[in-house]
Amino acid sequence: MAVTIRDVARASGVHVSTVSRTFSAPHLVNAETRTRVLAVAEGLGYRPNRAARALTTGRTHNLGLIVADIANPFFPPLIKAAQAQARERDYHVFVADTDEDPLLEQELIETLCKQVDGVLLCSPRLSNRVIERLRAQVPFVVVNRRLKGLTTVLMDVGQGAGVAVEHVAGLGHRRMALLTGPAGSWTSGEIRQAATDRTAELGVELTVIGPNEPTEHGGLAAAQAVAASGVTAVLCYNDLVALGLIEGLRERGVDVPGDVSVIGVDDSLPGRLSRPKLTTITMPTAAAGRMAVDLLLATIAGPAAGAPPRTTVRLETGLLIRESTQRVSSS
Amino acid sequence: MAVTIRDVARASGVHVSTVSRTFSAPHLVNAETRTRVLAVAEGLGYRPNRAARALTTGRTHNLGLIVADIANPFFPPLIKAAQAQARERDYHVFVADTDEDPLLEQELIETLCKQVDGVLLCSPRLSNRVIERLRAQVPFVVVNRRLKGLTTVLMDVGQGAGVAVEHVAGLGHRRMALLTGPAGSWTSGEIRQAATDRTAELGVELTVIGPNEPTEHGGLAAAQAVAASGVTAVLCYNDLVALGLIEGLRERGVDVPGDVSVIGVDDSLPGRLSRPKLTTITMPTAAAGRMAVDLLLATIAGPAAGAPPRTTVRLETGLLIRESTQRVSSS
DNA sequence: CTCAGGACTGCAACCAGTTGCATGAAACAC
DNA sequence: GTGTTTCATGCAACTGGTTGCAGTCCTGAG
Repeated sequence: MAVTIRDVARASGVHVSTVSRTFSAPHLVNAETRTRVLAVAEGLGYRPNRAARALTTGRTHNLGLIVADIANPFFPPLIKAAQAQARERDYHVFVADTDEDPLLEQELIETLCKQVDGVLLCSPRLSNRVIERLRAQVPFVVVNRRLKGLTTVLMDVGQGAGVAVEHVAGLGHRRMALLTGPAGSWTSGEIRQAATDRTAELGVELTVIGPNEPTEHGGLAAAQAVAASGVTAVLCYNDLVALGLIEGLRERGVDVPGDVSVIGVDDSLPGRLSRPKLTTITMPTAAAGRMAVDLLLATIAGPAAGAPPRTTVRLETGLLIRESTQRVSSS
Repeated sequence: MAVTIRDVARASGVHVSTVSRTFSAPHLVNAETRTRVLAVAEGLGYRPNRAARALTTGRTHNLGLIVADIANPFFPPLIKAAQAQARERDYHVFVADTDEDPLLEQELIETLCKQVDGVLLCSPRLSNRVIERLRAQVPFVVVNRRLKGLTTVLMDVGQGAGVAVEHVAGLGHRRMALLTGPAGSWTSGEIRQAATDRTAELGVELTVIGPNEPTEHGGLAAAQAVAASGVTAVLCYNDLVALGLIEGLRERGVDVPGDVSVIGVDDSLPGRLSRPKLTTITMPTAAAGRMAVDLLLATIAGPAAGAPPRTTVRLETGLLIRESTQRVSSS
């Protein structure tokens, strides 16, 4: 039913291989023949079948993009950028959501890998050991997870967290809390490390509360502990947790930023539109998405193409000061 | 390099066709042989190649999901649900973002259609004529667009909009504005129709402002016009527009809900986390995603499978009253 | 005039599966 | 004991492209 290369061949009076070459190796066919074949193909509405092509070439021109939770506002900008960049390079992308479940993540990778040339793992919850085993099956690029021997794109959230601590200390706060994220999260570990180091240097007392669910519910649930801890500033795993926390504090009569300053991470849409506008650590999600796709394609092309086989790209983060942080009240 | 059906056949001493059948038609092979083949396959780490299978069966077991803008918080829950439902049915899904560009949308459908068994079009910006032409190439299910002869899933936003108008009227408002969305949007048209009808019935004066960009910028940009119009209530195309509007009004010293009541559409994350919490029309996005996938699969299976060839499913919406609407001030 | 080389194009095998048909053996009925 | 099913499996063609090899024709050098 669909028009194939053979239909085009018949209609233009050449062999199928010539038609094939007009599309995949145009320089090998006579200019005149080429234009004729192209005209016929156009007329018939021929579109090459990528699956069939993949069978011989071993290149599907598809990528897999695996994220923990599509609904988490951190991911959509990354997905959008990755997908746009891929299309630019003539690749399509499968998007899969693991629901924060490592087993599902693994299963997904295994079923997907036959259909894709490479997989982008964003903030994986999988253990390093499993990733190590899976990388034999398909090229990987990992976002926000450190893995030696693998190409990774990291958002240097530790740097931003350090700046955030400085900001808070500069406002006179002496006791702060950190709401951590899920146990397997590299980002959470980085934030924690940086916060621990920087608070120690600056003589700020740090209370670590967590792990917390990476959503507004996590923040809401932690409000009690935060209120009880007596801190005047809180750094949260992400914007959602921060917004949930602010909500929870408000319910307890604690004002943000009047009584407690709150900082999020991601610079996501809800934080931009909330009230008070959230002071947050900006994450270069779109850049990371684009970069990850390009690195993945380079990895696929192979070391022959001059691509360094393994790279670690660190992208800068920053602190965006808005309304949820304030000089400590002199009470 | 990858282990194929022939490797399994060789290792288990049967013909490739027997191996093929153990996977795609197990009842045709002897139980004993089957278990042996399965054991060998497991041992070798064999995974069927879906692309190769697709070549003969014509079924790729892939779906395409096309949305206008992944970063718009309306879509992620829908994508998440659709993708989860598809996986449940052993389908993978390509997600593509059209950047609200009809041409890109068309191009995307055309390149994707050879690789998928069906396409889910969410809030398409494409003209009906083009969709009509493309449907010959690949089965469609359309979300939030009315198209005769095509299976569609509609969120009955008109109903919700009617209830919203009643709510506002019940609070004593006599002059309200409607901020419409993009020109091609079916949803926007539905809201407008319902708002026009219901305000007329209830003796409320309606000012229509638009089209507006479907983001917070659209709302921000419309704030001037709203402030100048003298209305005391505004129904917005979506939550983002509503939040942008609230922000813009605040900049002009207009309080929400004190001076003006604002209602959004979508019940998206930012609206839940904003301040005041947004009164909004709830959209059954997750249900729509799941339903659309099931209808698409039914369409693919063909009328032979007992599926009605064309269906229109209308899902109910509702009004979620939170903090951004208030009884009109008696000034 | 001959021969080498290059530019095009056709031929046919191949990719990893699926499937209609044929074959063979066992089970069953008569 | 023969004929008929039934079950399990093998054979080979087929899906839609790609690609190494070979053949043809043409051009230019010697």
